Amino acid sequence: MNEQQWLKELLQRNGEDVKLSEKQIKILQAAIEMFAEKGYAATSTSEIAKRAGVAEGTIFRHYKTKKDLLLAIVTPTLFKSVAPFLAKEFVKEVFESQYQSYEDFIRALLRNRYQFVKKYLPAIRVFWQEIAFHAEIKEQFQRIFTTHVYQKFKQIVEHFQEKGELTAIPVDSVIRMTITTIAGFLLTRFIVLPDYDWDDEAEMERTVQFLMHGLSKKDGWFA
Amino acid sequence: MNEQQWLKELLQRNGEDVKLSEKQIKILQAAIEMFAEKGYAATSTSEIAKRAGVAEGTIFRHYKTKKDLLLAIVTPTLFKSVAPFLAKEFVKEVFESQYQSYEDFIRALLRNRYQFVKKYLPAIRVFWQEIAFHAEIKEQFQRIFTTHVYQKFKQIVEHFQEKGELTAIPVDSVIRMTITTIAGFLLTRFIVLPDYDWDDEAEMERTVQFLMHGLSKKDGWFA
Amino acid sequence: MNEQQWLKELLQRNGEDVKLSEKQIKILQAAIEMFAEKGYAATSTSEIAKRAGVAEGTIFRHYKTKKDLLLAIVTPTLFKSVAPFLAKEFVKEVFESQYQSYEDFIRALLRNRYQFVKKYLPAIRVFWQEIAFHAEIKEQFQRIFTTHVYQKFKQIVEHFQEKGELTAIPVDSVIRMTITTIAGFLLTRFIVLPDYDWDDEAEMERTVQFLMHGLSKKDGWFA
Amino acid sequence: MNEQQWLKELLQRNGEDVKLSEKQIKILQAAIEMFAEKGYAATSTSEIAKRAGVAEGTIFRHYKTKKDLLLAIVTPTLFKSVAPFLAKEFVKEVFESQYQSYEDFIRALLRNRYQFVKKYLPAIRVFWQEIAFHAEIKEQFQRIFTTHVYQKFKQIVEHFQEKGELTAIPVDSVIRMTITTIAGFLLTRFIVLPDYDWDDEAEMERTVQFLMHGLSKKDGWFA
DNA sequence: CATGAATGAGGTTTCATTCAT
DNA sequence: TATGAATGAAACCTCATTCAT
Repeated sequence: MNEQQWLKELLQRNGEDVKLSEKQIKILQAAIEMFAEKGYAATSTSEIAKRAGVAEGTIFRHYKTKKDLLLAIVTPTLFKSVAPFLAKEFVKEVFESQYQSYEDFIRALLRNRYQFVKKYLPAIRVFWQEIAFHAEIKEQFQRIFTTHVYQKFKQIVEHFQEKGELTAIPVDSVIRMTITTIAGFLLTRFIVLPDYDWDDEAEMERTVQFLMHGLSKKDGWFA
Repeated sequence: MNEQQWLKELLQRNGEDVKLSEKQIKILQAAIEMFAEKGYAATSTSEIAKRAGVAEGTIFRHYKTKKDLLLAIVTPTLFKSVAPFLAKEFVKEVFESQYQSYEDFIRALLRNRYQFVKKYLPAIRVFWQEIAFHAEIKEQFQRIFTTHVYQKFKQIVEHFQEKGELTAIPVDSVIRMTITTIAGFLLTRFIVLPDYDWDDEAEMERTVQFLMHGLSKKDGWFA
Repeated sequence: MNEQQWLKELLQRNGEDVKLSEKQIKILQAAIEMFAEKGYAATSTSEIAKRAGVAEGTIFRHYKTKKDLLLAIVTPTLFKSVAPFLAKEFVKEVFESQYQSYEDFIRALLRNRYQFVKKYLPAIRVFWQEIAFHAEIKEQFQRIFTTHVYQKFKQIVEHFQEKGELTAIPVDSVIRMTITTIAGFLLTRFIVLPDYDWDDEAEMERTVQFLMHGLSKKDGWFA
Repeated sequence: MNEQQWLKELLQRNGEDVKLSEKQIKILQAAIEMFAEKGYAATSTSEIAKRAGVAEGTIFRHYKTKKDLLLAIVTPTLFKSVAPFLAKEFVKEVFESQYQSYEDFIRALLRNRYQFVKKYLPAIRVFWQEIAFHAEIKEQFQRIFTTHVYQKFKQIVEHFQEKGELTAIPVDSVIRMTITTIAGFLLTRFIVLPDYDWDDEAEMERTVQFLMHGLSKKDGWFA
């Protein structure tokens, strides 16, 4: 039972608990595992039913189509993926209190996303593997990203550029490099080389240092 | 005819020209386009045949199975993807003459891979989208990467660390950050936001600067 | 419904009733008819579906492959073909009570197998037509024949040779001639010339006489 | 080259040599082998071409359809199968000179057909395996059998019944038992148990004895 | 609410045959 | 004459979805 806790957490939004029957959870778990491994298109509903231990028809009682089942996995994952940026008070908190520097912010963000990926890895795999193939998912992601993540990220970066901590290269470049660096670490850590002998604390700190050296205002940037 | 030049180049190895009938090229082109767009599993051979303008049976005369068709696209792409590192004289050239600094090397590598991705984008998409789903492709990639790319990359990084240009953080971390940064740029440039108003020259130079500031030996790294 | 009785009987073993849905019976009936007529390889699953009045997919819900469908017909037929010899008490019964002579035994066997072929003719045709093409069927048959039929037949023949009823030629020859003669009659009667104006009682008795004259101990056998 | 002699002999009729190109012989050989092993319907023309070492198109240059190729094998085999009865002088020879008794006739027939089967086994397998599936072949066989074999066989049997050598049971029964017995031996010898440790001379003589004891006029037949 | 038999459209693959070379 | 690339119909089989129980 406890094993399914992560799934319930992934599916909840705004802290409201979602109601899922035993069978529904089994179905989602099976679907996530198989979609992650073989891909959505290469996984049959009968395989999912078998692994979930339910009848084929039961899947379609809960999810009208196979695609709905995918979206039931992918949509919550998308929201949780960018969750830090969805909180209303997020930017304010960054400015006013919590983070004294971009470095602090980055460090917190990296650690937060590290925990997130560690917890929900299979669902995240599904999300990123399928986003290339489904226009609806891509559009939903772009909408969320543009209206929530990008806007807020921009405010933060400009804030620290004005404070003189970050170089004056275009904000978009800073955002791109930041995201690319964080995502690059997590991808390598959890997908490309999960079996490598990682010293997570050290590598995360190295990643923060790399990013900050790369982005700090200092002599030499195009000098 | 000229349109297909890139395909012929992609398929050739060791400079030897590959022999492809008119129809074979049409099939490969159609397959690459559709696999890139919808994914291998979601693309039917009948669709490929239709787009290629051949009978469905013709596909199977040239490629015994649908999987063989995928591999005919993916294997050359894998080799071309890491081509710079496959050349015998590669490391020697880096040391002895061509590149005075890691920065020069990175700049050359980035430009080279930029041209590569620009030229072969659809095939590269197929490669990276499908590597997650096909164990054989993943294994082939790991074999090539470990024995060719990683070994040589390591020599190069150690060389410039000894020369005092790069920080003394673990070689693996340097390699990871380098690849991550380059790949992150190319991915954003060509896949995530291809329609953004890019100033390629400027962004590439910024990326090089970011990387070098991030990796250069200097006060502050863990100080 | 009653028409299908023979099929249910053919499929049952050890007297246990087999559970077959309406559609399954229709599929088996259609398959037997078509395999008998055109052969397994020349019969398509779509034809079977059409004749059975079911969707093609329904066949594959019940039988994973076309070959499985063949085996579902052929295996029970094989067992029923040699059924008399599979009964545990068979030899004992022959010796102790039922049959006073080889002639009685042969007569009973011939009549029994005559009824069997008459009842299950189409399935038997399938069995004998396909045994030449499928190694698994041939091997299964040889295993059953060697361990059950041959062993018991040998005991019986030796018994009546010792009693002086049968000539002293090699047991294997006696068995071969017996089987050959019985099978030859049934084959001619039901397959080669089913439309000939047969007097079954007379011809069976003639066949028994022919066999017994041919095999009885008497002056003249190699004398 | 000498290997193909049997094929040329099989194909010739009335002693006239048939003209066959090298490739045609290879095709026929390959077809006979594969039809014998897997059956006509389960053998593809491309397999035949491969085994024959010719291009697929070459088969269709010599035989308009796959069925024609089958008939090119089966028709000569049919004629050779009943060849002894096709000779014009056959009956006369039996009566006037060669065979003093039915036993002599049977012995000669059995030895003759034994040699025939030994020589042309693969083609004979094809003939008997396919006769069940192809109405044209069955009809051709029935025509030949009725008009040539049966007529002459009847004359012979009646001749020896009149001479008092054979019992007075119906001629058809005598013919059936004779053919059944001979065919039963050959089938067991060459198809069912070819690997058994046969003493051919002894078993053939036993078969003749069995047949003659079974058919001779004597006390006991229905007495 | 759950089941699983049934469907039929569509998937990959094979095949006999044709035809330009 | 011989080839083998090309065809497209049809083969076997899978699949998402429905629905009576």
